[in-house]
Amino acid sequence: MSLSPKALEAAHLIDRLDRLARAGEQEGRLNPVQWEALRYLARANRFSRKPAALADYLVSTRGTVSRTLASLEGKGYVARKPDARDRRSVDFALTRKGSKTLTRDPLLVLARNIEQATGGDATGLLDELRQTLRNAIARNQGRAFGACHTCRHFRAHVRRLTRTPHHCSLLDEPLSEADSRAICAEQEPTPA
Amino acid sequence: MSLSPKALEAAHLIDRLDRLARAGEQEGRLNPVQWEALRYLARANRFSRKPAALADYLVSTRGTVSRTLASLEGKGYVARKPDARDRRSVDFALTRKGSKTLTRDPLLVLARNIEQATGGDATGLLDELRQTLRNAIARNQGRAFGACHTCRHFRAHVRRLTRTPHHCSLLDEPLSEADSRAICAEQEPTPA
DNA sequence: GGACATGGTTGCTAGTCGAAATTAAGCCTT
DNA sequence: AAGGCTTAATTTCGACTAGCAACCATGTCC
Repeated sequence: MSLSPKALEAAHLIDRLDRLARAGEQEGRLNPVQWEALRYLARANRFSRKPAALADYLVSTRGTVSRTLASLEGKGYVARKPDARDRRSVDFALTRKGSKTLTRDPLLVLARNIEQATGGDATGLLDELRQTLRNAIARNQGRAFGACHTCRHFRAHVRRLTRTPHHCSLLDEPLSEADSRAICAEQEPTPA
Repeated sequence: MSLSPKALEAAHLIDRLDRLARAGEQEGRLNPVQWEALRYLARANRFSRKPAALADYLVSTRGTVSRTLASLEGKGYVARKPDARDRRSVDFALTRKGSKTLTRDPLLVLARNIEQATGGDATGLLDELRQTLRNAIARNQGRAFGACHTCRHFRAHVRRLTRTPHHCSLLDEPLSEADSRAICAEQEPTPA
């Protein structure tokens, strides 16, 4: 294998950093998956805050996610709400406590470290990581779970001067600015 | 908090990448900790291949590590050997099968992705990650587990023309070139 | 209306973790 | 050399988590 030692060491460092970040997670008795669930709920749009979508996102099973959410619900980090349109379905959302807890997200600590390390300009690092992720996703043919506005179904500015100027042509739903920056379970990258 | 969005996104990407890498770990029935144990044993010097050191490295407990190693031993990836000097202690080492398995390390896949993303020159990425790790370790006051030759106890080239030219002033042990590049549980960075 | 698909929960089993108790060995002081 | 303290590793125990598969309720399609 013609793998440069540098790339290998970079991979090693990424793993190590992530593990360090996760090590601090004993904090509020949250395990890594539970943190990820919180993060997901914080960033997902209102059509994607469902167990099934989260299961896809986590590459896990529905059963497991069901219990994860139940656990988080029990600790008061998330709350469930029935879906008005489909009575099989439920919506989850962060509670105030959940949002507050997220500010102690170990990933934030990592981010602060990066901030320091790069002297505030993480542009180069960011570009490379992004490209790396792109490769990784392509190889795994995993779902992207990208931002709404990068999706092929995103229609920008179809309703001017409203609070929901954008539109999703897949779900046929009006979208706010905030919506357009959220993670969407349905997101498919616009073909290059 | 004055945290740049870029640093935050970089942290997010690091986590995402690591999770992707770990996702492939179902492979040979090895869980993440077990992979890390294998990696550790591959890179640790011969004084550090002990359960206690591994426990520190993993920021875990000895009990857990004991079971992890027992499991790996059961599957034939590692073998134990009593320590001649201290009969309480045991040394672990990769078996041939363990070494072979490591070539399928999911981190290698990540490394290949980085290789692609950076066009082979991961120098900048590497520097930033390294600096980040340094910060993180400083904050966590965790042990460094750095390479032997970066240690304050490392004495280079004290025995010329031998197979063990270097020396560890802490353990008072001769060191080969290979030793000097291995991970050491006792490593303390040379003060800047 | 009946077959089938979909969203979610629950019973079961297996595996993991951390804390504490346990065993064995080394070290040190007298 | 005897007792007390420390250290290395393992084991036991209890709590949790994961995945699978069976299950229920609801929605959809012919």
